[in-house]
Amino acid sequence: MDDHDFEHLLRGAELRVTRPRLAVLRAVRRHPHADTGSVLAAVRVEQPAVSHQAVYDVLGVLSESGLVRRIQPAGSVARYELRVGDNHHHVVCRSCGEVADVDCAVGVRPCLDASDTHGFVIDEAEVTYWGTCPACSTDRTPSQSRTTEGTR
Amino acid sequence: MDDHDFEHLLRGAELRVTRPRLAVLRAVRRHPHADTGSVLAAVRVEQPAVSHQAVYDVLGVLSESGLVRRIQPAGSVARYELRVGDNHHHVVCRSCGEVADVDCAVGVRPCLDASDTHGFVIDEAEVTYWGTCPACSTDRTPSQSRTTEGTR
DNA sequence: CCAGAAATCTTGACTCGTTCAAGAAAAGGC
DNA sequence: GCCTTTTCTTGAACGAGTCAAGATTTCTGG
Repeated sequence: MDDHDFEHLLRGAELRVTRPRLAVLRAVRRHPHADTGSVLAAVRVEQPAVSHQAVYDVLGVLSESGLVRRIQPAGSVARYELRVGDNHHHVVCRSCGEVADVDCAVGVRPCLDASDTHGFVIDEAEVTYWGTCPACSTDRTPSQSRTTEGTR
Repeated sequence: MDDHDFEHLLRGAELRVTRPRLAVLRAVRRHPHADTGSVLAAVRVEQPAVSHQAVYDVLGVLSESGLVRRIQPAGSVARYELRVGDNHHHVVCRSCGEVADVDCAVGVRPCLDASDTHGFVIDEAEVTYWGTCPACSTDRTPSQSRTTEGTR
């Protein structure tokens, strides 16, 4: 995934190719699962003049177009990743909020057969694994980087 | 689940039995998947003097104690339910944000065997089904009650 | 290469869910 | 009933995200 690919991705989605958009794509590539603030910081390393609103807008249109995927574990702010279209899942650390990718062992569309869906038409099954990351498992003083505590 | 049960639940969790707590439990029982604002409104029907902070506190301790379960689908505010301990899952409407319970057909601990967990110690697998609720499937003008749009 | 229309970005104010902090009130053991 | 501790009220504050208006940029077509 180099800048050339990004340009093609944007054009393929009928989006204009702009400096902020390329910078955001590069930032998300370099920092998988980064939140908006981190993306903004990464973007400004190369493009100091980009506004926070632009980053929100860009992440919004890229998500809608399916070029990036937005995830938001409970108690976390929105996070973004480039890995898209394979419906992989995520492990989230209850202690520090760290996120990692996980391929579900059950198959391509895990658990997509819910028993009684109450008439809902389902198009995606999203699995979030909750637990403790290696660092927090060992550490006696886990880094409290999460904004709110986990559900349990 | 009557008030007597609620009192026992609280005492069993070593929590004091107070009017606000009982009112919150009743509110969550009557309005499954309600957000904090709705719980507050329901509480104030019977206890007009209860503060919003009290409701936040109560929902917080009840969640920590496992008496209620807190869920927060991406793009939604926190929601609460009494049904607890059975690790059931949820369908969320992308259009209006409506939530319904779903029992996973795969088994009691669905998808809990992730392939490579990157050293995380996993204690829960949470499945969120995304789709369209019956009302929004039919309706030409879906109610836009969600705060932000869905991921895709 | 240049002009025009449409999309995108900047600026700055603002909303809303949630949290923080300090003091008042209530719960429960003795 | 009294005392200690927990819980609640009050009121301010925070931060992620949104809204809106005007300036810039992109890209199409001449």
